[in-house]
Amino acid sequence: MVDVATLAGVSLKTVSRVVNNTPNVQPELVERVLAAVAELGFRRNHLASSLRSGQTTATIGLLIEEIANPFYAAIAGAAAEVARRHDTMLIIASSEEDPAREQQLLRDMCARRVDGLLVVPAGHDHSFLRAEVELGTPMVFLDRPPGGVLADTVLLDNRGGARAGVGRLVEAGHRRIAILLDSIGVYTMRERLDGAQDALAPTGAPYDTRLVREGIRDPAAASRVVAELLDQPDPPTAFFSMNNRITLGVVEELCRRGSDAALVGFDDFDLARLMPYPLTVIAYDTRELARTAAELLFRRIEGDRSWPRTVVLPTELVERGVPPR
Amino acid sequence: MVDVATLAGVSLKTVSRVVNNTPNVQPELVERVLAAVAELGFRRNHLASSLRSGQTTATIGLLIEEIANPFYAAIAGAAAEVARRHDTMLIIASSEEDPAREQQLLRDMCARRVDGLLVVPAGHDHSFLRAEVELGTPMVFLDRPPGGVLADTVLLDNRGGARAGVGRLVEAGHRRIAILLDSIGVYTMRERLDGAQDALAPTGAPYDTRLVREGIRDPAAASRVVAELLDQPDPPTAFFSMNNRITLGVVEELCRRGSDAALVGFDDFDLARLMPYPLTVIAYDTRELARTAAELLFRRIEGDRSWPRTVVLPTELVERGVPPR
DNA sequence: ATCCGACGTGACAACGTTGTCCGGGTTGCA
DNA sequence: TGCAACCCGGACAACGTTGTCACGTCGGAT
Repeated sequence: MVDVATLAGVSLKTVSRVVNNTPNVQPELVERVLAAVAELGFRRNHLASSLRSGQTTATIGLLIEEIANPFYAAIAGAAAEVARRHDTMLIIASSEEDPAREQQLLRDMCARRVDGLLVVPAGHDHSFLRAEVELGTPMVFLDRPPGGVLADTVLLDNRGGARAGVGRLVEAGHRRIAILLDSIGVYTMRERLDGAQDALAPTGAPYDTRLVREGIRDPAAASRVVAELLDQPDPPTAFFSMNNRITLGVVEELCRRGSDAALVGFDDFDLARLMPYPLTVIAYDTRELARTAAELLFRRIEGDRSWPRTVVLPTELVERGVPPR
Repeated sequence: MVDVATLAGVSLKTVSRVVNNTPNVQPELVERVLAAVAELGFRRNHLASSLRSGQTTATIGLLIEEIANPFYAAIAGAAAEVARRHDTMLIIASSEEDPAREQQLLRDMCARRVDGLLVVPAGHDHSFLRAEVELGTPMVFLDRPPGGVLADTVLLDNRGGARAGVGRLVEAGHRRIAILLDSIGVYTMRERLDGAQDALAPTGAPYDTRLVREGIRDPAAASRVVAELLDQPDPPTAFFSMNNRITLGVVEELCRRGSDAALVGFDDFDLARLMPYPLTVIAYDTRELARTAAELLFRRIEGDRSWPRTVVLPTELVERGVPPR
């Protein structure tokens, strides 16, 4: 910048003014400065700028589980879009479900003085962020609530969705409904399980724990569990799958056996329409989830100091799957 | 930091040393400083640190088309993994295929003094980056080559893959092969088209431009084009789809009609195995693409000044699709 | 006993930018 | 012609950190 000033024959400050489009600079000087900038290939140092002027780095952080997962990719996409509208860059980091890593990444982002944080929590204790929150770093949690810190939160109606989905099975007369889930350790799974029980309770059917299977991590595992359940005496007549990975495995096994069990799965997915088996999915607008959170975040960044709020977004039942040829 | 120093009764510099784990500080002082840090909730300002020490910001930039697209999400995931191994944060920005936006984003990232840039080019002229490259910002282009600037590039063997895929159709005796593509303006599409022609040339079959359809942006459009082609007199007996969005639409329409046309598609996709129609896909390792590029980038960041190289990764033909029940 | 080197600590300046303030010049009006 | 108001440009300090250097102390070797 000194070089630019020298070359243009003006002071440092004038260059700064030109670079920042400050009004009240002689047009002729502006031109000279711009010429010098072009000639020297000058590029403003955003770090120094943020450091000096304090406050804004025009950067927000997004912490998710894993960027390659379509759910989080959709979140990242929507967040990026909102960030872009606010001329803000997005730092994305993946916690890989590791609370220690989550903490380290969030601390690092704070050290970089991001203007705000969008967090899909992995751990259950976020009290280490309390100092940051009090220090004024805006923060919005999405998909799962934070632990030990009061902040804006945007959630899906997991319980209501599960209740509606299983409710439909119950209405259709099913009583032996198998429930397949990943890990009970995750907030969303617990909510969905509660929703399923809400729907089953009024039927008076005993809550059969043998029909609830946990720890299903991938489609292959889901297929195995389905096979096992169907080979039991008195097999289930319907399946409730708690996420789309599990749904895939269930579809595969039901197809293979030519079964006619009913299937309801949480999470819609791109190719659900093309599945060779009829199923009902509990769908929601992932982008809307992230958009809501990001817009809330920017409202905070722009100075909104009102009491933290929690927003719950609705889910919807959708028929998927094409009949086989 | 001054406050920490005061509270600990040491100099500013000693605090800096402790914070940076510099050896040769009395254990007792270290303890006093750490206590003060904890009490005051001190967090080092990464901006100031990078500014002062110059060189490294521990941040790299990734420019892609659109983060929500699974292809780019896979790239982002692999890049994030490599970045993480190097304790580096990742700024991700989407160009939305807009060259102007691409330029603005890349400039902005440079202004933030990222340590390096990973770019899936949208535009065709990147000469505006030449100054940056000469100034020493490492840069690796992936999936498509840059224009007007010499830099490391990691590509897929688009041409070879298309040649092999269409070759298989030719071997199976097909002569009327429809070719469906998105935009001829994109490098990868041109390469794939060249590959298809490579395979068709030896058959002596006339290259029938009526069988080549461009401008297919989504599955629905692909379905329409397939319908149109099949309704012609002397319809194609095989289809070559140049990306997975198009493949989806083709599958859907072929299923609907109970057609038995052969299908080869570029790009594998998650649920290809479950497609209710037999197809061959031209697959490649997207994560390997990004991993290679990112590792190349870090080698540059760590000081490798050798001549820019271009790496081409292989593709593979894979049978997909389940037979219908 | 003396010197040398290693080690631990601190004072100071600098990274590149912008906020503050002041001064010089111009304009308009009495 | 004088004065006030205004506008533009520049000098200077500061943002929070770290590199450089110099100083003091201590242990060991000569």
